[in-house]
Amino acid sequence: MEISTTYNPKSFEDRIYKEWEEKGYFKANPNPDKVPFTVVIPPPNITGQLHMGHALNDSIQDSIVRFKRMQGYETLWLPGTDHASIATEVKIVDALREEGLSKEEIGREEFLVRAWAWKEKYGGRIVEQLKKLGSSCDWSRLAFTMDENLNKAVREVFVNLYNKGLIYQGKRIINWCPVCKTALSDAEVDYTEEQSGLWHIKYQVKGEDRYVVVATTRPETMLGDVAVAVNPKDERYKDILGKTLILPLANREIPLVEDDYVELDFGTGAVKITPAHDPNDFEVGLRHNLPVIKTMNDDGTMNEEAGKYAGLDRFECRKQIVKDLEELGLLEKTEAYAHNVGHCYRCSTIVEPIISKQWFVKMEPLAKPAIDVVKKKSIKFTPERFTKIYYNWMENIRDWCISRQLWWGHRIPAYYCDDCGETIVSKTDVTVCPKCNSKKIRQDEDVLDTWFSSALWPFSTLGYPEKTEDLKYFYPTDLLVTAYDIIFFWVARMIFSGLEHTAHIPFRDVLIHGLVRDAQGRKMSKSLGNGIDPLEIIDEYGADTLRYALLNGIAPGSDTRFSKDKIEGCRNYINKIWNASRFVLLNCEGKKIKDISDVKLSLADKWIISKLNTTVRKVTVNMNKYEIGLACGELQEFFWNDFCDWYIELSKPYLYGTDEEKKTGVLSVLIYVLKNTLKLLHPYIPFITEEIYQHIPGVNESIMISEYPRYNSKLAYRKDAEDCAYAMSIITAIRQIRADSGCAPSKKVDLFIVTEKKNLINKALVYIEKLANVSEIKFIDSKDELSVKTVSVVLDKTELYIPLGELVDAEKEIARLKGELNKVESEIARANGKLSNNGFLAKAPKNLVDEEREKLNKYIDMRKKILLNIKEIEEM
RNA sequence: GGGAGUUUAGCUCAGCUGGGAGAGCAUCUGCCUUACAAGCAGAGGGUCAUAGGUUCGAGCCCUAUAACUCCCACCA
Repeated sequence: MEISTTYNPKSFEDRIYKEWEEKGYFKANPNPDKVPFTVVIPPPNITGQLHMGHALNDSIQDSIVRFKRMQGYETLWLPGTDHASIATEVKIVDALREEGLSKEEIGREEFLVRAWAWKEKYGGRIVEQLKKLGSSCDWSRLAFTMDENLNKAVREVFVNLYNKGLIYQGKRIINWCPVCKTALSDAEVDYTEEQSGLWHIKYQVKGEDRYVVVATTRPETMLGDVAVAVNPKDERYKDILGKTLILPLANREIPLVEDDYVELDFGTGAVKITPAHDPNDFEVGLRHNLPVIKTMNDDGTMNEEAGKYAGLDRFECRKQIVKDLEELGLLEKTEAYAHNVGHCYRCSTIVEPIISKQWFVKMEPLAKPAIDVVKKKSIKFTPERFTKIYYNWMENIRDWCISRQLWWGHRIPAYYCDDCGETIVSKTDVTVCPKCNSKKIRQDEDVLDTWFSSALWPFSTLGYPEKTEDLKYFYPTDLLVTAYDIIFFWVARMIFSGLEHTAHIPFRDVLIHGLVRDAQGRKMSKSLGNGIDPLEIIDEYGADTLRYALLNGIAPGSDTRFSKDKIEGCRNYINKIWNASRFVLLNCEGKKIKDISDVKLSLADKWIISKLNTTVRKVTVNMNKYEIGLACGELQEFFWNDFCDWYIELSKPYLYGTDEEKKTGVLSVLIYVLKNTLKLLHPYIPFITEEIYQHIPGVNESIMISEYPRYNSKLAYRKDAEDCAYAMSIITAIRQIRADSGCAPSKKVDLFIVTEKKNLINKALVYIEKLANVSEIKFIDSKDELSVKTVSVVLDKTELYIPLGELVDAEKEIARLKGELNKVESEIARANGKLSNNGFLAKAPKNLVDEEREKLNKYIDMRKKILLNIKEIEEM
């Protein structure tokens, strides 16, 4: 037996992964004889490195995928990466800056060459890291959002939506990142509360010595003001309605308008209207037919409309304007004010609401069916509460800004004719204007939001828009696993995209998991420096330990804490698995092993087989509910408590005995239980289970394609399992009494038993002797037969007496027995309380009432015996 | 402003359709018992956030309250 004496994951993890891959176990193909089970991976960014979030997400997926594969599904876990338009572009721009270059300097073509080179260099990194983790993806299908066929899907979808009028171009207020220099969607803006000023500025009424005071948090936008608005119901401004105000600094005349949008009781009740730089003001401007004056450049500096402030950065401009107003006596006051400020989700720069011509997806018609499929439960979220979050978002959705002023990504397939001004949106490249035949055609400079292509992922990766065999067989997919933070970015958009473009839901189940937090519950982040690198954990403890630490105890939708303590606990457990397996394998070396159906099973054999059988059922049920944490818990309890702490110990008397038949029997059961338990464990800790499985005599297949255990009602052995548990309770009682009495564990003791369960105990004599370190067991009819001092314990239908000689301390023993008596008394009181409650007798189910009566009798009987034992000692 | 979640042992969390409060870690006491000291055996420790209600019976269901966390909206 060449199984190593210590658990050393490094010695086998890489080797085993390579074997799986070489043998093609990860590959899936349309197979009419099997039911498909499909999962598409949430594609990690090509710029990314595996972090704990990925590790959790992929461990969950892999455990489910392996479970399903073993259950006989044609299981496809489809991997891939995302081009991550903005994130990647930021990195490449950074790299260029290091060389002293800008993207404008090298131009679009050269930039894209560099971007692809970047993708080639780093895009594979995360794939290798996923492999390290043990992910059983079908790598032959590795996809990338900018692969040729995925590009085709993007173009197909864009054109179809455009032709249906669901994509349009419009001048609207969008979120602008002055650093990334691109528009962002609403979802790409993070709001944080910040302290800022609320500046009260005096706008003079033309020709009068009166002022209207407006309050603003962004004084730098005032140069774009085109009006001041007040609420129509506001009495304060009635007498100046229709008059003109003088915009300070610009000395421009602007009207005073009435609009319901203005709140009466906020600030001064007068709002400056800046349609080019505020979404609400933009709406007001439309209603009152006001001009739009844009005062800012794309980089956040002021433009020529800002007059003398032109060229200043927006925040520099703010300071300057405040200073100038102050000097002019036009700043009434400055209040401290906390409000939410939007930041770019990639670079954290404060975003600027700005008017801009962009492409939008019209959301309302798409959202409706996407809501319906969830209402109809065609798509189910786990946990269910996320449906509400989904509805809330979908029902209040605004049009989706999809154009980005970036170069890395899918270029918008819109073309403009410089001669006749025609806009052509086409699935194929356009070189000639279909309207005027001009060749002065240029393609839209912008690219699409990364999430536009991610939204197509479940079907673009399977061949859409072609009607491929893969698409027919594997689509709709079955499960999507993702963290709750990208429900809006991704999950919601895949749902309406799937429905719109394939007329099918993209997946049936959405399993939402939480975030991995540090030991104190903080989010892991670069800025806090509290992140734990999964690759370091793999290096130190192995991938199985990392996976198990992430999976054990998780609950759908809930965040999980990760710490070194937890890791070590898991490592200990896996080490336990290693050693228990080693014990079994070493003992069966060169020995005969039979099928358990050909073995005469002992009491303990039936007990553990029954326990295993129940565990199979519980684990399967939990996995079907995606309760991975509970499944792991059930299994751990079974393996460690039942199998290691009890069964292996119970097996030793036979294993070390001379009866060959019994030895064969117990070895056969050990192997049977180990083999099946390894299969149950394999989805979570694939490497160690494979390594051990390969050492089991008679095994010549990989565990990952072996058949998953099934619950078998014939293996319930209810009566025997109960009997064994009874014998175990005797062992526990003896151990307790020994420990309490200070009896050295190595000291063998005699045991006298008064019992109504003699037959049962007779079957368990060897167990009791071995596990409780008893030298001789003597049945007696009554404790009156005893002539030596003993310690005693009363169980249901059995009394145990152990002669401990000088170790028996009368006083201590009485105290202990009284403790026991107390427990029994309180049980009696509880049962009596229930049984004397007429409501309980009348309304509780009959079996419960009967049970309660039985218990009462049992405890009364025990009380009697304990009292006798106490009396006896007191009389001695 | 709207919504969701959490509150159970010192810590992290289980507790299924209501029917005698659980695990892991930590702590304490014994053990190097020929798979494992990364281990074994035993023990202590909880007014299940608070207040009401429903029920024969509530950690679980209902109502209200409090604290913490998160999401959405974004009144300048």
